Amino acid sequence: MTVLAHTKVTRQDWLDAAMSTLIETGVEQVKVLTLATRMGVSRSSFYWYFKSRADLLDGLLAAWEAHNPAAMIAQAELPSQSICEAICNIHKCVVNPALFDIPLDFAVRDWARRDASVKARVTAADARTCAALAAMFTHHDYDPQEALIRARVLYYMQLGYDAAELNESWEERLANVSHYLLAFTGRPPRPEVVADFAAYARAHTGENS
Amino acid sequence: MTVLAHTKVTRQDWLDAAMSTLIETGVEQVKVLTLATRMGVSRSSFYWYFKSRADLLDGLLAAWEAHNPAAMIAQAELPSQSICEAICNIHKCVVNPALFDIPLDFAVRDWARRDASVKARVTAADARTCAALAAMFTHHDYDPQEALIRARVLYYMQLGYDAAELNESWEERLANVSHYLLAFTGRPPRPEVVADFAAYARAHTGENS
DNA sequence: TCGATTCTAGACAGAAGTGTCCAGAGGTTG
DNA sequence: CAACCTCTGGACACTTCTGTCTAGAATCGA
Repeated sequence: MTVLAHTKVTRQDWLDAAMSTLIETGVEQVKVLTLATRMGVSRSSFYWYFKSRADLLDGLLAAWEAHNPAAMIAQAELPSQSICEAICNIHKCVVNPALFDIPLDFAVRDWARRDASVKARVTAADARTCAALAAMFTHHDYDPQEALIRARVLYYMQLGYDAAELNESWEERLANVSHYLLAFTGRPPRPEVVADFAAYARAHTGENS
Repeated sequence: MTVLAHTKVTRQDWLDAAMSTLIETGVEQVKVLTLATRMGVSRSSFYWYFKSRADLLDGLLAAWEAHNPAAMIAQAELPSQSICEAICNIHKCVVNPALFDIPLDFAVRDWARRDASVKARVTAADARTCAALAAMFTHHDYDPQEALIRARVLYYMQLGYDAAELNESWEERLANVSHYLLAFTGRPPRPEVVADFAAYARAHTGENS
């Protein structure tokens, strides 16, 4: 009995439905039956387009790679007259959802936390992105070491990427975050506060609580 | 046959096992059978201590509330001689795992994304924390509006909290992030770059991509 | 129009989770 | 030592997933 009036679905339809489910509720909720009922179609139809659920998930990860990391790297490689313009190009990733899908990024990073193979692909993509950001700073005459620190701080802010994931030592972390704090209190920069932080950083680097 | 030599477990043992599973692999993986085998005990023993799985999860959320938000608020309310010292107190939350459990925070926020009642409790805790941070700034003579912005930017950095969760408008977001960018490029502050950003912010506020 | 190809529905099997029930082991107490 | 309370193991029922198989509807081309 052909009660349902809808036409046939495509492989892309399954991918789209899976993608929005991934973003809204996480990988664990990307279930064949759920997607099928949501699309008003039988569950077994799925297996015509995909070898298995794992096959579908692999497609989602590939779509993420082709979207977010690629976009941020492209923004980093855009020609720019000043470091201000360059950073603003990166800044657009946070501001423009079409350019960079933040909820998707969160969903994928969360997925990576509980799947080692996904984790590896995300880490590799992060390395490529960070390298592109560092290159952006060096092109504007920052020395390589400072460029890398700035790239990482920028990355934290852009993605809300937790420093713990980088497996830094306590000292590295304090140095980096102090770096940020020095900047944070200044608009307009108040010399006495900057000096205050510099003294704090000198006094506390190496201590452990 | 009593092959197993281990003694009885306690309610706290279940909570501890559930907590570390939550942190390592997410809520979805907090399963009664998994915890039981991990503790070398029968699954049905669980139901003597807890009414249901939901009861266990509620205990986990309560433990989070009593730990992380409470700790950051306590840090914010610590007496301080300068804003520098006050921010450094908050800064300790990122640096000292005993004070503030970042992986736990990530796990809970991820959980909140797919459970409305959890989301509500997390949002309420965030509001309390942000209020405490803003009060910290006002105590050091920042005007209320700037104090709130600084509290939120600080919060982004501390928790890697994505701005999207705050449901800001595009303009609010650009204003806040520009605020941050103004600070970011200065160590030591270079007046020409600051001016550059100020001009960019003036020119682009209100535009939409 | 007729046959081949493309896609879907429904039935089936099996794995993994939750929650219930109850016999009984193992301390504790009178 | 006997009764009692506390806790655990194992069996059972039920639900919700994944993946397979097969008949057959729908579509398209010759």
